[in-house]
Amino acid sequence: MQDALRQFKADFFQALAHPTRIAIVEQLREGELSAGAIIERLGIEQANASQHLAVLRAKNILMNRKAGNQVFYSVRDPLIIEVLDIMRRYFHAHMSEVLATLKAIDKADKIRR
Amino acid sequence: MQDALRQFKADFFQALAHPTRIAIVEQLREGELSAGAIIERLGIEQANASQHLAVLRAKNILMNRKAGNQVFYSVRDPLIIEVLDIMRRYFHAHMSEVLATLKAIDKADKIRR
DNA sequence: GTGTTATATTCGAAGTTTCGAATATTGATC
DNA sequence: GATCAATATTCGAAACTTCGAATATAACAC
Repeated sequence: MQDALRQFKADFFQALAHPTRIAIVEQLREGELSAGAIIERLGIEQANASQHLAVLRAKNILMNRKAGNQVFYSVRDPLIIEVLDIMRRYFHAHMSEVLATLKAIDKADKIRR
Repeated sequence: MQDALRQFKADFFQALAHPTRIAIVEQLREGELSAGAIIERLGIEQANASQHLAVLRAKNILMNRKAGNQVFYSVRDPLIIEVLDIMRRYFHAHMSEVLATLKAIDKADKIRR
């Protein structure tokens, strides 16, 4: 039982363990959006967006609602937003590491070029 | 910048995206423990524990302190515990899914046997 | 029906994570 | 220094994740 609970928690974290999926959830902070609107705002490939949406759906982080041609997504439970808010405080507290990540990315970019 | 921040968040979630690592952080809820104590409580392989601890260290979720022969680990920021507490509420709210996970695991077990 | 738009799924290649077995390091004790 | 105990690292195989390209499905409009 303990194990199942931990697996469930791990799955939840896994679902959020990708920058694109974080971005999707953040876009849905203020309410529902169609898949198309999310794709447009994030400027990502349609197939890729759809795959990430599928992950978030599978883990019940998002709900969806079909309206004719379109599918509207929304965050299923406000507690998820609450988790992200706490994370925001966490990031403020550890901004120096965020900056280190930023620098590392920048450096990697320079090497790549 | 937005991207780096999202990467940082994703890394954080990734770090917690494993049942063993969740278990480790939960063990450290009440305070620090030596690596050996964690291994003993969780009943896992020494090398495996050490690898998971390395992941949690790398993402700055845990701190460590050397005392002679031993290394004591602790959760670096109480906000992390706070995140887990919110998660706990989340899991209570979605207990039915936890149970579904439980049943799925049980089924997989039966097939494996 | 045909065509069009919105979204989902499948495929395969490249990259990442996980594990245990083996080995290395570090500090304490004799 | 030799030995022992605690912890970390390295290695390679297996499993999982990610991507874009291609294809499928579904709903609407004509």
